[in-house]
Amino acid sequence: MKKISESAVRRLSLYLRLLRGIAGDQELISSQELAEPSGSTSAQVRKDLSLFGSFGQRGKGYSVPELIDTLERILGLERRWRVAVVGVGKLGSALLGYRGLSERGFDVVVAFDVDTEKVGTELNGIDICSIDSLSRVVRERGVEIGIIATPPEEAEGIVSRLADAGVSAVLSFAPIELGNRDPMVVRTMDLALELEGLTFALTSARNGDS
Amino acid sequence: MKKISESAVRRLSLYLRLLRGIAGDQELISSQELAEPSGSTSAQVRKDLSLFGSFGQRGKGYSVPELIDTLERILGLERRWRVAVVGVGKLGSALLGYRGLSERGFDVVVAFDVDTEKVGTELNGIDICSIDSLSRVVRERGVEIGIIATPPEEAEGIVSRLADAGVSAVLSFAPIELGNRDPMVVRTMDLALELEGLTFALTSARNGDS
DNA sequence: TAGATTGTTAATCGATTAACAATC
DNA sequence: TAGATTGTTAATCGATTAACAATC
Repeated sequence: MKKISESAVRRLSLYLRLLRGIAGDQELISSQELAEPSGSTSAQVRKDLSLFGSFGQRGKGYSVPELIDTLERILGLERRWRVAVVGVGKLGSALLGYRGLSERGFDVVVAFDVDTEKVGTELNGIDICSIDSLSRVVRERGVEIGIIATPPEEAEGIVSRLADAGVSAVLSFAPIELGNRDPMVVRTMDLALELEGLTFALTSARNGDS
Repeated sequence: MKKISESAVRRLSLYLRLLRGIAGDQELISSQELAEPSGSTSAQVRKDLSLFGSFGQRGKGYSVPELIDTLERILGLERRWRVAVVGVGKLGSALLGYRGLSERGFDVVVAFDVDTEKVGTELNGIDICSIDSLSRVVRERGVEIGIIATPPEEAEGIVSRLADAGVSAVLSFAPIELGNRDPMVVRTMDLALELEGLTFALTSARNGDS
């Protein structure tokens, strides 16, 4: 199968988010309508979808419910995914209570922390286990994706331990250097880095660049 | 000035993050050394930097402290930025206590919420003000960047009000449809969308695609 | 049939990579 | 001088856009 670019996958997710928002209100949608709110173009939308097949009806557009199903299938969202949150500080706690995860198919099935005060308790119905038991518990509960919300200095080690335990995908809020972690998929969300994208734009705008 | 791609800016931020990590340990660094941990190539590093000037010494490499200064200047990080957090729920609270912001040049100078219980109190030394006073307070305190941590349904309205109050950059944790908000710069961090990038990779890997 | 909109091919554009002269 | 590494140009690669026949 041809390689799909990361930006294409991102757009597919965006289309899906959009479609879910209008499901029920509208039966059909054109590539043009789908493109606009996601900041794309109709050609781009059709191209992105055509990487996976032909899902529209010429002259009419795409069936909203069918396209939702199709995109869910493409993105691997026909089923729910089992997630562990590592690090139950402020951010980790926020994640345990974040409805946006379960709404979109991700179940946080367990959390880990080093703090003995927290270990053994639960938060929002989710058990907090000791990091020492990570490997065993991850296997027992069939965790597939890890979310890292620890201090940066611990992140590297946690990723390795998750890998050893058979977890093959990680989303880290700690800025990790990605390196070659094949076959593990690692993605980093770095708030400050995103803000720097903004300050760059603001600064160059102010300097009169276009 | 030629247009700089978003991915190039992202890499520059990555280089900077890396350089700060090794500052003090090392005086000079080659494009090769800089490339590897950021998952880039030496040619890419040199190209990225050359978009802004010549900062290296042939045969030697780049001076670490000088390159840090240069990248900070390019990204607009010579000065600190004044940030407001809108929405002091779990995520917002976590942000108010997040050291990674001030460490990287962003000062949260005020927060906003609708909850009258919270309004008037402070968290981590940051005043929580009523959303109704947003426009005035944003001006008074010279807020330049807004971070949105409200429920999704409120996000659109908040962005408009921030724009009216003169804020020209927004980072949103609520999935906002970006549309044309010129001249405002808006960026969205969508946790579930990032996870979908992972599930896509896991799913297509499992299907035997390369 | 006339109008609309897809799916796909070809053209364009931009970003990445390779290569190498310049030079420390 | 020999070795290393930059800065930059040219070549390649891939992604986006344009265009249009197919068809609902």
